Amino acid sequence: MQCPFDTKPRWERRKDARPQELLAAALDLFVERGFASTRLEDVAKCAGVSKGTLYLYFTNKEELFKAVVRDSVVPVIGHAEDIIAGFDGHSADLLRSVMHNWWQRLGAAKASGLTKLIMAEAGNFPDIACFYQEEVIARGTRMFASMLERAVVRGEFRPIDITITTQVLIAPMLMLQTWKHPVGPCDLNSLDPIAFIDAFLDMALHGLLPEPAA
Amino acid sequence: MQCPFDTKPRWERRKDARPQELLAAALDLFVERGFASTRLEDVAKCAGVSKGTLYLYFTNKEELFKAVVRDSVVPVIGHAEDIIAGFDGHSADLLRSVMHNWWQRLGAAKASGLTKLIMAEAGNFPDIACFYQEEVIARGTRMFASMLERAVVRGEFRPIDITITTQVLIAPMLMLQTWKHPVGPCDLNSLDPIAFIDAFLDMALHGLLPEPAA
Amino acid sequence: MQCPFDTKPRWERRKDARPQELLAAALDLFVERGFASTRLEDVAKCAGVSKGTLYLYFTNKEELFKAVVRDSVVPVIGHAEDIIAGFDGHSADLLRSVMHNWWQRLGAAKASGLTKLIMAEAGNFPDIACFYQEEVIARGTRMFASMLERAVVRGEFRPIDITITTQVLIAPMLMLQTWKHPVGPCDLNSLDPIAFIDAFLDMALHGLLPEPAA
Amino acid sequence: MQCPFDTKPRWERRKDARPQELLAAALDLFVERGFASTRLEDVAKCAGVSKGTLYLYFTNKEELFKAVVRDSVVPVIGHAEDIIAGFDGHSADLLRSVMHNWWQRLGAAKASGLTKLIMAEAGNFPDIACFYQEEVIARGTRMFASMLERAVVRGEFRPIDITITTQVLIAPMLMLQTWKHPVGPCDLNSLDPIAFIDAFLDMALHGLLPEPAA
DNA sequence: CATGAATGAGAGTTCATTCAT
DNA sequence: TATGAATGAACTCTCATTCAT
Repeated sequence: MQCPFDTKPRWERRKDARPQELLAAALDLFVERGFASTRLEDVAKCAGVSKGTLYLYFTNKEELFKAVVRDSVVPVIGHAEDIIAGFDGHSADLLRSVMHNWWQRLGAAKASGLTKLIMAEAGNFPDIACFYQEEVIARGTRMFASMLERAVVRGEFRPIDITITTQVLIAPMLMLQTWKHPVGPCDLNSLDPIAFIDAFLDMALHGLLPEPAA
Repeated sequence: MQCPFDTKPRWERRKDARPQELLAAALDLFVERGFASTRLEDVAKCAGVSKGTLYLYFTNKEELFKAVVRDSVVPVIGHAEDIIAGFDGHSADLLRSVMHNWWQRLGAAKASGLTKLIMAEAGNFPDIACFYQEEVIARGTRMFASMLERAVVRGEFRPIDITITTQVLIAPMLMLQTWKHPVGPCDLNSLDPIAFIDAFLDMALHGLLPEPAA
Repeated sequence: MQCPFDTKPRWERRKDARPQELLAAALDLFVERGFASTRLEDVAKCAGVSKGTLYLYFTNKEELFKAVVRDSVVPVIGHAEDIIAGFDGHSADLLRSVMHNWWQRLGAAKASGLTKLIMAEAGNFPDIACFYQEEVIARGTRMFASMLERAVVRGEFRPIDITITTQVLIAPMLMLQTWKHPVGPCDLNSLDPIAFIDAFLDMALHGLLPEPAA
Repeated sequence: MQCPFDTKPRWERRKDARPQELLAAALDLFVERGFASTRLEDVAKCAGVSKGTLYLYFTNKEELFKAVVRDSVVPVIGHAEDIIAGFDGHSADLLRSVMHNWWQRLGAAKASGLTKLIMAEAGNFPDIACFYQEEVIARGTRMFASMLERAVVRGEFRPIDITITTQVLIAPMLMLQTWKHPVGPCDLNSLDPIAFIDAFLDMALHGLLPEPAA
């Protein structure tokens, strides 16, 4: 989290950069404080413009949020889809690859905080919830499911239930995203994300039980 | 969320019932709307009393929230600890038992929504975050870890890293809790929690890869 | 200030003592916190009864206040009037006597704080103001003026303007009453009331200028 | 108290005039109603703006009050200090001069009501009390004491006790200030301030007793 | 395009007063 | 008489949104 609150002098005040600066500032603050608790005045200040200016680019708070999502989350899903389409090896490696990639491109980035935000505040902002459901959740789920189908078809995974296993695999990654953002000031949760992913993949692939004799 | 309380006549006093009614109403609304967005007037109305009455029983919003947690979440952890202490069989069965129990007693109940709430709003309400961290998270984590230690000591699980595996096991359960609460009105996510838990346990215990030997 | 807030057990809960206990508690709190800021619940608690009971004896806050004044201030004026009526010596001695007596009986007592209270809050509570004006101020002023008239008539004071000198003499005594009650927590004003009265009488009787030759 | 400001059209902006208008309105209402009983909404309305606008200029009620004091009382003390520093004649004349000046610049103005306010409400608002004690009372007292020291040193006053005489001289002036503000609606106290000051000075300088010699 | 002063509904909290018991 | 649970209006302070400049 960088900004609160130095009005950036920005030597070259390029008009066309405005929306991007506003989106970046909004992402920062939405992730840090949540949707309802983020004040547009702070977003503006953080982007070095006035409150009124923000309304020239985004009709209201909800539209600003949607723009942030479109800008920072949606592209990542497309990228993952590309990886899957072009992959050729064992599905276990594909799974590892997609998971680590996800983390690098999304989980580790600020945008990961949006997951937490949506889970918590969707109820109060139906518009936003619908938008996110369609643009992110549904699409991300399809992408994951297609990977599992491939694995089962090729006999590389046991013949598991695709739908539910998709959810089982996604769940910890989402938790990882939310854990990355401190839960309050007395956060004891010093978690190593990479270790978490590896431990999870290890467990998911091999199970907790000892090798059955053999 | 429908307020399950009929508006009671003004002078029908039930001092001893009040706190419970208020706690129930507060739980409903906190889970539905989050901490910041829940208006105390609504809580009061929902419990069939006036705004002022609420302050006869709880000094302020934060104390009301803490009381809700103490009333609905904390006892569940104690119960789980008891199960573990008294269990005698194979750790895989203990894990299954604790997970299903958790779901029945906490996950399936409204109180599960508090997890979501905390994740989202902890940053904005440090006092609450600390309270929850100490009373719920730390204690719940210890409980889970003790179960894994037992499993490894008895040679019933592979010698995994306790700390991180605890988190890996907890993560999907927390996600399950948050998923239970619809992400907005257009929630497509019709998830069967029991099936989810079973699928997760199956994966966690046996892994995704096919039996190696055979 | 004694009470805030031990519910007095009062072995013998005499009903007939109730009003007196309430008046005493009310005086304490009115003086300490002012009229508007004194909560009737505190008055009741301080007298060891419930909030509702207070309303059995006094119809509302204003009536309670009037009762306090009638109980603690009004009698003192009558006493001063008696002193004047029965005095026989030099008027300078009478003035000294009345002033010291006033201080002993009223200024030094808690009731002195009511002066401060009235000055400050009269504007917001016209009923109270009128009551106090009639019962206390007007009567007290007449009493003082009669003393000055006697002094001038007997040639013991210079032929000063009675009305205005009355005010000039009363003013410092009233200030002394208000100063007795600390002006906030950082009150540096460690004032010796007796010394103040003596200094004032000395100045009033002899003046600040040196003895004119002689 | 009539609000001297006509309601201005919403979009007639006068940023630079606002603070002064708000301070004037606040002074009026604080003096009329006291600190606790003054509603900020009324202050705003009286200055022709909305409630929210007030918060653009003053962070909260206490800061508004401090600003009022800084604006209306503090400068007057500085002026009195200048008079003393530059005065050359007899101390009796200096005393007369300072007193009359005080009355003209402070006593006669609305700001004189702040004295009353502080005396009454300091106990309930410690922050304000400390501020006033430091910025006004302590400084004003020092100013008066320096004047008396000068008088005694030059042999123009009897060798009186500086500290206590300072208080004796200040007391009636403070009372005069509070009397200026009617004690409720049925105020019988039609007092001529100039006559009061002159009578007080006459008494203070010459005493009440007749010339001894002659 | 850009500004930022202004708005006003709405939140948490307090307390004099009521009234069934 | 005595209680104390309940009320609801009132207060301070916040912030998304508007709009004259």
